[in-house]
Amino acid sequence: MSACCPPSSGPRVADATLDDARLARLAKALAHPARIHIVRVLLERRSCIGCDLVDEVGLAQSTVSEHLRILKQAGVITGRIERPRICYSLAPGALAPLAALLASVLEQDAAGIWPATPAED
Amino acid sequence: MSACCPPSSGPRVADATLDDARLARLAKALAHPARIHIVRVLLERRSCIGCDLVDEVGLAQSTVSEHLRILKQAGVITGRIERPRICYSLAPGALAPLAALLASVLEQDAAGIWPATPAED
DNA sequence: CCAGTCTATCGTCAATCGACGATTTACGTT
DNA sequence: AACGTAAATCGTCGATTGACGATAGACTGG
Repeated sequence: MSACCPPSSGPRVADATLDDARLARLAKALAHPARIHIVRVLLERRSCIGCDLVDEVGLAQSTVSEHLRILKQAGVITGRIERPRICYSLAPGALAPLAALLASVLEQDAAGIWPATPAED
Repeated sequence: MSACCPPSSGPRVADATLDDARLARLAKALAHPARIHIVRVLLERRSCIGCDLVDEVGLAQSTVSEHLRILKQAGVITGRIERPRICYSLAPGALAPLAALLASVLEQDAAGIWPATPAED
């Protein structure tokens, strides 16, 4: 049984579940084309007024507002009030944990002595 | 109107929508604690037999199988047949586009002359 | 060749998501 | 004070997701 898996000798992190949930929440915040689009717009321009984002994304105002709410709740963006508008900016850092995980994965790629991955797809 | 947004003079990429969808699909593949957990297990050990993952994740076998299917479909993992088992490994590289986006965001953080972000949460 | 093991698929059900229009809130302007 | 604009919230509806048990498929070992 499990010939290729060492007997789980590594330090079993107790509350890894919490991290899993946190990372999953971050990923979920990005798990929609409209939200990716918003992040990219905010990455190009340094910040952007909400109503411009509505034009940019091409969905109803209420829908875009909902996507902004999700991103804000995840901490990915922040909004500074400029009445009657709101100026959104990226809140970097928030994505750091997810970026770190992905970096680890890519790192293993670089180290990669991957045995050709014949796959079974 | 939109005092802080330049008039969108930048090179408007025609099929940015496709990239958005692609990135969103990758993020979605990671948008669940169980799938994050699987990725992390595969990152620690270099590869792992499916039935061990079932133990590790702690959900029903059929549920774990479904999560594995999602990750496989997104290209995040591959499975090599070792009858009657299947040995799963990370397929790095697949996550590169998402990692690149996140790296860009964090990079802007580093450059960061962020104006104190007073927020309106 | 039959039994056992591991994995994938199917069917079902509750819960969540995503989109929209309509409405409300909160301002600046005239 | 009345109006206009930008954003958030509400209610609804269809689609998707996530979980599970049951079942089917594929091969190994006795």
